[in-house]
Amino acid sequence: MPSRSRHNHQKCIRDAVSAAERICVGRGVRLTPLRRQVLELVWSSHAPIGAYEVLELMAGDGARPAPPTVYRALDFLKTEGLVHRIETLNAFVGCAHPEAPHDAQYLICEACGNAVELEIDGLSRQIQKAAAREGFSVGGQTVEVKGKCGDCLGSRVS
Amino acid sequence: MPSRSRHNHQKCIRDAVSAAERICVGRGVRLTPLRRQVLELVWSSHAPIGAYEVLELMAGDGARPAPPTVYRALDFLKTEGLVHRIETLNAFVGCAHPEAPHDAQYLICEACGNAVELEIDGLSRQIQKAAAREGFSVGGQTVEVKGKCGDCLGSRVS
DNA sequence: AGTGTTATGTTATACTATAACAATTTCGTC
DNA sequence: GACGAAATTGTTATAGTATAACATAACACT
Ligand SMILES: [Zn+2]
Ligand SMILES: [Zn+2]
Ligand SMILES: [Zn+2]
Ligand SMILES: [Zn+2]
Repeated sequence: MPSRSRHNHQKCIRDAVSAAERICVGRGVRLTPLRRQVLELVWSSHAPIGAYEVLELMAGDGARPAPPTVYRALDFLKTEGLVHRIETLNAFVGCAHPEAPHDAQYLICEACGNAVELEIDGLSRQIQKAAAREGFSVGGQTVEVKGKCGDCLGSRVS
Repeated sequence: MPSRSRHNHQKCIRDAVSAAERICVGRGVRLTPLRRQVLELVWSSHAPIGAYEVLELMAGDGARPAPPTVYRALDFLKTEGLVHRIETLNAFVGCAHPEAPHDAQYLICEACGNAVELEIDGLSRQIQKAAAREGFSVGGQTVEVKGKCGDCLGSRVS
């Protein structure tokens, strides 16, 4: 994965929105201008963003929407797997692999705030097996790891 | 692990409080009556309990404390590793292995609300290795699994 | 155009958590 | 036992997160 600090993030946003449009058309659901704007704002950085921060950013346009407006858009995006909610931060972040909805695993940097979505090989399966051993049937998993990212560690291999 | 539905939960609570007292004495920190009461209330079931629910239960005694009172007690208990916070529920639950503070892995039943603390073998290590591969230094992990527990599945092996 | 459905606007409120400062209790020291 | 420092608890106010309930508007389909 490329360093988060030196990629073309405008392209990053455009790609995410393009993918979202394609996905929504394919599913017959509507990525309305409002939902699209919220998605863009969530993607405005790789750091998870709070619902009220999104509100603030929308207020820049003059007319500040009320909380339910942004929460409904976020609910839609989350249901379609276009964003994930970071439970430990009460915040939202764009999904890096939105083609198929999935549980995400996140590395969250406490220094720069960025969150990187992981696919730890076999981890979901392993959790499922351990749960099954307890007679537990798994619905969804939340895996969030806090720490410091490579950029913030100065690119040193710790 | 025994079925959660047919153990002597009064003993369960007493054991947890006894262990907490022992641990706090050993560390030279004070399990005050207030903190002890909050710990008992958190242990009043195996389902995570919200801070304001704890408040309600304390109000039964006549004098209802204000939110900071219970939040401070919960902070103490969490710092000492006597309770864990369940991020996906904004709620707290007693720690099953409080001797040494640790990150917990939880199975949370969406039917009965109970949460069981797991120690999935090697999972922490595996997450740490995957993170290291990304140049990420791990501080803490949150692993919360939602689904249905054995009891609620009718003791069938799904 | 008419109609049911989906999406958005609006107001109010619920739920979760902390800031800031005052009063009290605890504990070691004199 | 009196004193002072430190820790704990009380109190008031407020910040931050999220949803209920109902009104209006846009869309899709005939
Ligand atoms: Zn980017
Ligand atoms: Zn960082
Ligand atoms: Zn029990
Ligand atoms: Zn259950």
